Amino acid sequence: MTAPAKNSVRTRKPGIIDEIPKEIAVSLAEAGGLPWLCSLIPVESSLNEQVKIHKALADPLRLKILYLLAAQPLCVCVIKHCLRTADSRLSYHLGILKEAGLIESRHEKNWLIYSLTGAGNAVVESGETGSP
Amino acid sequence: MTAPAKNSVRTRKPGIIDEIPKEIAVSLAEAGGLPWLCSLIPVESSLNEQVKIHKALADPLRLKILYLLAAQPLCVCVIKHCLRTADSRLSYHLGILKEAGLIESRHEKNWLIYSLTGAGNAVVESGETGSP
DNA sequence: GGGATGATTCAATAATATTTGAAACATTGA
DNA sequence: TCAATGTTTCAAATATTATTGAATCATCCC
Repeated sequence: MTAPAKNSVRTRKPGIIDEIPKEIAVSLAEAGGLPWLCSLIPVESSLNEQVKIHKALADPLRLKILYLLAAQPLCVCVIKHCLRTADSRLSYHLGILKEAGLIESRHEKNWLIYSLTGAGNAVVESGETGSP
Repeated sequence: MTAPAKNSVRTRKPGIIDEIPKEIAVSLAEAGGLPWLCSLIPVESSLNEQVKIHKALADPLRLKILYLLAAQPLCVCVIKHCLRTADSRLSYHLGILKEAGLIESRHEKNWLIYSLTGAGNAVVESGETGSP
């Protein structure tokens, strides 16, 4: 008695691939099947990095800050003047942008001057902020 | 007796522009001053649209979904197979991506097939997801 | 040192987003 | 019609983020 061939049409039990729209199953099979599809997902660390940046960009006040800094480096007091918001609130949002690597700061006399980082510039210039 | 000229150096009281680092004040003045700087901020509706898209991209599961759909249109069950997550959770995240205009769906038989929209494609292809 | 200024940090509160499991809905095929 | 399948919706519980005002820190300048 010969053992049934693995995955033969007659013997393998139906998997998910047998239960989806034929059109999708066909093009998926041509491309490389489910394992290939799943392999397209980046590793967690890469995803988390992307998430951090998008989280930073997902707030109107933070976008405003980036638009201002795209013009030139600015001290906090000027940003505050344009945005008309409380010190602590502004500081909180600056911290998030900084933590995401989009802006950086340096001291000058009694002031703190923020500017875009390379990454911040790339994001802003590429229109990645979503501007039309 | 002549009235003092408006904004003359001798008569106007010190504004914020007088109290910031000179380097910044100078380049800002050359560019157009504070009014110009503030004018760089987009209108609220534009900002909100950008925020919505970044919020949609600010979650690892949602990014994974986009990476899968970048390959080809897929029914929910295949996405679920790759992501190994609960139905209702997946549905919730699909809804957010759809609401943001990044994906759309069509019915086929008993299935719902999701695919990238034009906007979704643009975001994924432009590397706007942040992939290296 | 000590006051003034520019900015951050902290803790409490408020607002939003996410997860979970159960229930509901829609389509299909018998 | 019916049951089965694929998916969404709902409400409650949890987790994450954002705002607020007071307190603190750091630097400058007299």
